[in-house]
Amino acid sequence: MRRSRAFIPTTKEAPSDATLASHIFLSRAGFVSQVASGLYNYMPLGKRVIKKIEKVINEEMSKAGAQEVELSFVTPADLWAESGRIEKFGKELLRFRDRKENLFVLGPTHEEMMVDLVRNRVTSYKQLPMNLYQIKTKFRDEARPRFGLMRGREFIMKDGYSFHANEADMDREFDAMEEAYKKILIRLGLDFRIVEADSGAIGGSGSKELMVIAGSGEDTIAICSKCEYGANIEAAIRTPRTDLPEAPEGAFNKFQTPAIKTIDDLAAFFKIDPYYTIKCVAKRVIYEEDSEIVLYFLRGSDNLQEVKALNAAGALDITDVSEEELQELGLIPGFIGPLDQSKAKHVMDIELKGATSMVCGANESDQHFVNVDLSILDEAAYFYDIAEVNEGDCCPRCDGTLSFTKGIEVGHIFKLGTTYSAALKAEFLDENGKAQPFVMGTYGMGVSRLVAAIIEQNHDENGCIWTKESAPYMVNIMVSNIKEDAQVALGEELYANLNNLGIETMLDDRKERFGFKMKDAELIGFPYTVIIGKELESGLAEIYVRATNEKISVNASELVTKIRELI
RNA sequence: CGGGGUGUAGCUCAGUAUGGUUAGAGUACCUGGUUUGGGACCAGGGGGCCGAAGGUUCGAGUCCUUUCACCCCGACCA
Repeated sequence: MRRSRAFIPTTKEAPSDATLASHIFLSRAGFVSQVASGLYNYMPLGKRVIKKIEKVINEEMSKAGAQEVELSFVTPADLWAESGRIEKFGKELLRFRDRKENLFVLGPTHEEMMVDLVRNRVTSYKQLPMNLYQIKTKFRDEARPRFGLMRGREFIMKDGYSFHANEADMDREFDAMEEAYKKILIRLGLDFRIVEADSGAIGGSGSKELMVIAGSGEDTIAICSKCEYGANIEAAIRTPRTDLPEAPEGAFNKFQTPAIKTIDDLAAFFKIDPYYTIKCVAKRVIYEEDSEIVLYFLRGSDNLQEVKALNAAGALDITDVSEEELQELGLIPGFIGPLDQSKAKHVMDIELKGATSMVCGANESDQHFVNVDLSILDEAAYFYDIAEVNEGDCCPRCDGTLSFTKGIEVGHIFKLGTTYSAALKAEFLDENGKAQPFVMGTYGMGVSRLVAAIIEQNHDENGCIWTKESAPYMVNIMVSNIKEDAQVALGEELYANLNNLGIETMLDDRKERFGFKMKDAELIGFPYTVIIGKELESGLAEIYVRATNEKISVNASELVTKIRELI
């Protein structure tokens, strides 16, 4: 492509509402433009990057034996009613009626559609396993789209679905998809981590997220210093600590603790480590029909992990509770303890099971119990892992320690099981001629989010730095001064040669000055820019390497060889 | 959905407290000239329903009412 003919509207200034590097540079360099909240146009460069990423995905999916399909974007609402997700998805589903008043939704994900496609077409265990995927625009009417391509309402996602005769085969495919996803991210040149994840609303028996490591990521992940263990903070677990602080001594007793309401005050009052105190976090948990207040108890040194708390209660949603609501139940904020279970449902953190030497609220104003032995609750209470891991906690897999980092979730793979196949009655006949629902896996990867993630991880103050398999063009040929015939001639020759070799090349033949064109090349982020300029008089040109900011001086006659060597 | 903010030229913004010529700057764009290794310079030029609707006023970008859009924090979220 000739730059003089290309539609690449670069700007010096960023849109005022852009905050993330990827958003700023993708806008400034003319890859995307915003249309409305969470909606973007892809201009030629943006479209090329999308296609590059899709190419990598398609190749790896093909190697892994998956087949590409394309399902309709507009999906009948009936299907969503059948699976029950029309309510669960709520306002995120964009609904509308056609001229015949039939209700449709724009596809936010395609489990229902894919199951519908396969049911009654794949009918025998002999046809299994089968892995079908598509790369397609999705629409979710997000409450708050943000960060450019990172969280749009309309976005491009690769979504794959596998069908199996049994769990073991689904597990095998799940591992194969994890491998394939790994290869995709490696080819795209990304630094990432595969982490354990909460399965969330989609459900199923297990899931993993692919996190691109970036400070601007919206997710916190805990990773081990020694082994491969990594988990989203929502799902991270730990080995209970062994370096216990000194336990308080004495017998069970009730103490006056006037106005001592916080864990810090309590620990200071008794001169003990917060590890030996019991914290109560009250939440209102919301079920499909009703809601209730649940008291979550954990060690004073821990914090409640809300996703874990939600799962422990089997609830749909969890919200805060006011002091007034607690008082109505006869609970006294600041002095709530686990020994009186009559006023609300209790959930105890698993690490409180059998705990001794504890200090906890006495459920009376200004009173705490000391030296409580919680093993008396072993039978009566409900224990669950509800604590959020802390930095420095012990890895659950080895003796390393956990630390936190931020990640961008670019992929999420699920062991779905029979949730959707059972709901939609998608069955096959097994060896015994018995009807069974498909055992399914589902594998998502955010294509447009990957565009942003690549730039979040690969940019400097001057602009984008595309990795080799994501770059819109591999080489940019910059003719410094188009009034110099020799420069132009070499540029044209090189341009023709590289094109013939199938190397995607841009020829910057604009009547602009050197600095202007360099800034532009840096902003766009071509991996290599050939600078044809003054030194041509001595037969030399330069290759500017965007990733390292190096300029390599090369004999004009050896440019093609050198470029082939580099890419 | 709660809290906050912003809408003026393609883009980034001034002007609005205290209403008053023809609404400004920078940048981008067009013409001509000079320049040509780090977003050049000079001269000339085009470009605006001041988010929308209603109102107050002799007069509204500026005041009032309504409304829409976008952004940020939170809630929510593959």
